[in-house]
Parts: sequence; structure tokens; C-alpha cells
Amino acid sequence: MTSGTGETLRTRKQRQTREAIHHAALRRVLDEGIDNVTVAEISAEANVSTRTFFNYFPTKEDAVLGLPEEIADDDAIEAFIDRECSSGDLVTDVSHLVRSVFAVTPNGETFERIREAMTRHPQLRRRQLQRVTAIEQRLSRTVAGHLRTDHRFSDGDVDVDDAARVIVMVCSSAMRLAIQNATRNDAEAGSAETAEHAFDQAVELLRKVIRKLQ
Amino acid sequence: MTSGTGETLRTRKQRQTREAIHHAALRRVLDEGIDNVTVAEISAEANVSTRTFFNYFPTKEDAVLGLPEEIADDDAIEAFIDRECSSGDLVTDVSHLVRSVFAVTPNGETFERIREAMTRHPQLRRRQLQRVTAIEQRLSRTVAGHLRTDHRFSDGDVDVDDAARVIVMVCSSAMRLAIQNATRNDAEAGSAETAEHAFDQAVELLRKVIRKLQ
DNA sequence: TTACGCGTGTGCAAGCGTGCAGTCATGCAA
DNA sequence: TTGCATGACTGCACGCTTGCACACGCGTAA
Repeated sequence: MTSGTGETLRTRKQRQTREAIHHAALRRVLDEGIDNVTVAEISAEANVSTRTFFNYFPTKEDAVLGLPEEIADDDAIEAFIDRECSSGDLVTDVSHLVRSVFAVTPNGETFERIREAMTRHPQLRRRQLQRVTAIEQRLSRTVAGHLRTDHRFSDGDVDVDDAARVIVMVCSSAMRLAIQNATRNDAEAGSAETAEHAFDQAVELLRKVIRKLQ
Repeated sequence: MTSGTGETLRTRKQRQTREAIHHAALRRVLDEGIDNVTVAEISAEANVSTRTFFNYFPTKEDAVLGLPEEIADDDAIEAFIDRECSSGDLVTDVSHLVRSVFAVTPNGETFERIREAMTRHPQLRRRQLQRVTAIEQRLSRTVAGHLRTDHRFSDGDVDVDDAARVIVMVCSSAMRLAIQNATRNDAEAGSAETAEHAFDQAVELLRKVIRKLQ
């Protein structure tokens, strides 16, 4: 009965509803501006009640951004860090970790439309930046676990939990900087490529400035 | 007619109203928990309409925290940086700058009660942390202006505006860390002194970790 | 096929937050 | 003292967001 990979009817309906709400929200916000569209209107266009709207997305902004079902859980983070954190450079590793949580790139066209909406409406960018800080605590726990195996932090000079929080904070700063750069009004017609590179550039910049501060 | 320093009747009444709302909010939230108190109840206790409540504070949380009338404006920041940013160490200077925006310590007892409320209700701490990021942009502009006179950044190696944003982000991370440390549930009965030192400790920690990351 | 359990959709009521417009008090100048 | 301009307080209407309770349909085991 399922068309895809063991996808049950219930699950499929759910995904369709989520996408219907997301697309309706994105379309109307791009057409009329976020402040001229109500949740009721978006819900009507997606054929659900407003109550159902909020079952799928916690805020109107999130519906426009089309958040993935759930931010990667601890296990996913754990798996990722095991796979990718081998460069030996903490800033690089943690930066990639922070970035991975948001690397849910939908198809190109939709991505561009979301970026366009974020550029036009600061509230959307702010919301996206908040998502970064929202996961800092969870990331800190994971990073702390891995710092315990790092020889540079085994001398007891600094508390490992504190160090992890600092590192995550600094790296997520780079992530926020990248988001800001990718959604500046004066940005050249960015394209996904620019958005892809914005993060790497932010990390590189972070590294340069740290060096100067020494 | 005015009791204090050229304070007109209008101004005095305004301050009294603000304090009445703040104290009512803080008292009831500490007594009953933030989710068991409505804006209507607080407003009633302060003898104003709910509409007036929101004329003074943008959110219920802000009323509990008792935000100062306005975050220091550009001129105030400018004056401060001229006065204090002379240590020759950018991390120190900018950190003090970030900190100064929040150095509106009310009298000790009220301060302790606010800290208690923040410790008990994460929403309050989150709100306080948001205030830090909210002023990052403004601080970045000021810092960028001063970086142009810094020999380390006159070589054109990195864009001054970008560098300023990175530095402010990193230093405000320290500020956020300090706020978190000062309002942890497992903190020893902190006292204002701990809160005072939390920030310096955070900056020192930041410096150590940066050194290890090199 | 039937019957049950559970997840999902919905309406309703309440609280939060804001723009608008009307009323009233304050501050100021004649 | 009087009169006016300005700004503060308020009510109202609306939109956002959430908890609760109920109804309905999907999934499943017999």
C-alpha cells in the first residue's frame, strides 16, 4: 500500500500535511509579506484547522522556514561526530557539527525561496539564529564527552564541561555569522553555492581573528 | 515641586508606575510561579490596565526582570568605550563593553530576588540571554569604528566590519556563559559577589580555551 | 470481519501581545 | 489663571499560541 520505503498511510498523510502547510506559508509570505498573512489564511489554503497548524509548527515563522520534523537527536549527533570529527582540529570539527544540524537542504528551488523570504523578513532570520542557540546545550554535552579523550584538555587546567560550552558557543557564533552573511540585503544574488561557502568563510574568518587577538 | 534632581511630576509618576509593575510582577512570580500568574493579575496589583502594562514592558518576562528604561544608546556606548577601552587587549575591552550594557545593578536585595527568579524559571534566563544577542549588531558598529584605528587590523587582511562582528559575538558568548553560570541550579548560594565575578571568570576561561585551540 | 487502542484533527476557551482611536492629565506659555 | 499642545492611560479588536477534551479514522490482533 505504501509507495515508498515502508511508509504507512498515516505517515504519508502526515508528511503531506506538513508540506502543504509549509508551501502555503512560504508562497503567501513571499506574495504578500509575512505581516499581511494570518495563520488562519495559511491554514485554510492547506485545508487544516489553525489548531492543526500549530500541531505541526510551533510558530508562523517556523512554518515558512519549514523546519525538519525534529532537530537531530543525541544519537544522530553522536554518530556524526564519530564519522566526521577526525581532522584533529577542534574548531573545524565542532563547526562542522554545528553546521550539520542545519544541513537539511531541500531541493534547490525551495531553498532559494526560503532564503529570499529570510532576506526580506528579519523575523525569519532571527528565528533561524535562535535555533542555533537552542541546540547549544545539547551540543555542549556531546562535545564535552569527546573533550575527555582530548590530550589538550586532560591536564585539568580547565573544567571540561565549561570548555565544551565555550567551544560550542564560539563555533555557533560562526554559524550565526554565516547565516547573517547569506541573508544580507546587499548580498549578490547568492545562490546555494554562496550559502554553502558562507559557513566555511565564517570559520576561516573566526580563525584569523582569533589569531590576531593573541 | 520635584523631590529629586529636576524630576518632573510626569517623570516621577512614570518611574513609580514602572517600579510598581516590576515589583508586583517579581513578587507574584516568586510567590506563585511565572505560569500561575497572569498579566491581568499583575496589572491589577499595580493599579494599571493591561494595556498600560505593555506600554512599560514588552513582555511579562521583562516586567519580572525589570529592564532599565532603555538599553544604553550609541552615545553612551561611545563614551564608555572611550573611557574604558584602553587596556590594549581587545577581548578585555569588548568584554567590558558588553558587560556594561547590563551593569544596571539595582539594590542588592532586589538583585538577589531577580536572580532567584531567573534560576527558578528558565524562560527568564533565556530572555536575558536574548537581550545580549539583541545588542550585538549595535555593538558591532561601535567596535568596527575603533578597530579602524587598531594597527593589528589596518593591514587589510580581514574586513574590519566582519572582524568586529566576530569579536563581539565571541565576547558576548562569554557574557552568556557568565549569565548561565550565575543562574545554575547547582550554584552555591551565589550572592552578588559571585555574580560579579562570574563574568571575569568567563572571560578568563574563554582566553584559556582560545589558547588551547591554537 | 470485527473490535479495540491509539494517534491525529478539531473546536473551544484562555492568555499573551499590538495597533488604533478616544479621553484625560500634565506641562507650558500667555 | 487660563488655554493649548503634548503625551500617558485606557478600551477595543485582532492575531498569535497553547491546554484540554472530544470525535474520528488508521493500524492491528483475533
